[in-house]
Amino acid sequence: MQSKSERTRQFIIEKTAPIFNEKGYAGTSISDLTDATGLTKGSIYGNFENKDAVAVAAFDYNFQLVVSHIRIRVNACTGSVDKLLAYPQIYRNFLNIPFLQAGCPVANTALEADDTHPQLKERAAAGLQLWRDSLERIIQEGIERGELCEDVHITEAVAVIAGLIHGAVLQAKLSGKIQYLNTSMDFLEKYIRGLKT
Amino acid sequence: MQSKSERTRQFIIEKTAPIFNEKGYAGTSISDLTDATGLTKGSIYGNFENKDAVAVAAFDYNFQLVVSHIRIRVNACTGSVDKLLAYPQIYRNFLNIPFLQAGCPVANTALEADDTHPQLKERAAAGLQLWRDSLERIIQEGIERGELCEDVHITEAVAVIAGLIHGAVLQAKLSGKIQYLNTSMDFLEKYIRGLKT
DNA sequence: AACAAAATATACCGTTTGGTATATTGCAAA
DNA sequence: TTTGCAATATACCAAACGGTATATTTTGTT
Repeated sequence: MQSKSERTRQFIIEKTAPIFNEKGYAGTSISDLTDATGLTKGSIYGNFENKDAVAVAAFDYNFQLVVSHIRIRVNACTGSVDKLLAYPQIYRNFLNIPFLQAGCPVANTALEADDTHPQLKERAAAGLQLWRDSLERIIQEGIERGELCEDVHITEAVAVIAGLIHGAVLQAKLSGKIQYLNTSMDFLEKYIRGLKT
Repeated sequence: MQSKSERTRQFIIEKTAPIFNEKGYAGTSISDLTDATGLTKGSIYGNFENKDAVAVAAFDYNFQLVVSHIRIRVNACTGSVDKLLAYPQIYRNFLNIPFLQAGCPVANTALEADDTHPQLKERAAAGLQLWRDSLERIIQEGIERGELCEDVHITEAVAVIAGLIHGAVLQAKLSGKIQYLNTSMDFLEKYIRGLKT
């Protein structure tokens, strides 16, 4: 069994991760953390070195949630086209997915921490890279299996898929118009189907 | 001639706007403002009701800079295809444009203020709408003039252009890899050319 | 059940926050 | 040149900030 403090540590992360994603790093205070957990400062500082450490752990947790949510749905598909099509499918509903309602943690962290919090930025950058890598792997495999046209411009496809999703989520969140998202995802699906042999 | 306080007000906006765009609303403090301007709190609070008011004015200023930068380059083109092509052209260089280095103020403000600062969010949403409207107008005109294919899906084109740009800028900023941006803009140019009759 | 160690709560620290009341300065008209 | 007002600086406020030292409680072990 895990130690008490390990459980508390996890508890703190789970309770505070949504707050960091919603209010941002600078916008989240220690008292936000104590309020959300019902714990006291002593307990939090007993389990984390400082606020930074909580923020980083919270980002990792948020990111991991998104990654596994995606992985499950992508792995449920067999063909590489279907795997790619899982992405627009997932993001059409992002507003109904609790840990995605405040937006993709990578994007949120990216824009805030960009010039202010190098450690978080590094983390977010690694997250984006992981995202891109797994997209690239799917496409690469698709080409090898002959499911995708062999002269597909891989880096272009990765940039388009990842970029369109981030851009569409941003527009939908900001405007509140879900149709902006759907329109973008409609196009993305067409684009993905266009990669077929 | 404008009054002394009007000039000071403008001075404060110009000096602090880049800071708000870089550090975000929550991350910018009053002392950041006094440091940047060389003025004192008294002077700032003599010209603005509170920090919110400075932030809103700074956003408006930042947004206006971007808008006029774009407008000049778009209006320099005659055909609607060239007008649309001006967008990827502009954003290829966004890292070299001082007021865009910290990213598009609409996107930055959008993601931070989303759940925390309704007034700024409203402002950012209006900015996005203005962006989308002007894209739509160009496309509409292009169709009317017979320069663009008449069965172009307008809302799709708007969503793709705006979304790809935002998504690409995010990826480039976060990863530091300018090629991500260029690859996306290459595709965007192809897409725009594909709208032609 | 007793005890040591680990984990949490309490109480406090100096600093910074956003904001204000008041004093001082600068400027423009008479 | 004086006078009056607008504009800026100074000095201060309570509250919140991140963080720490210490007291108290919980926990696991014997």
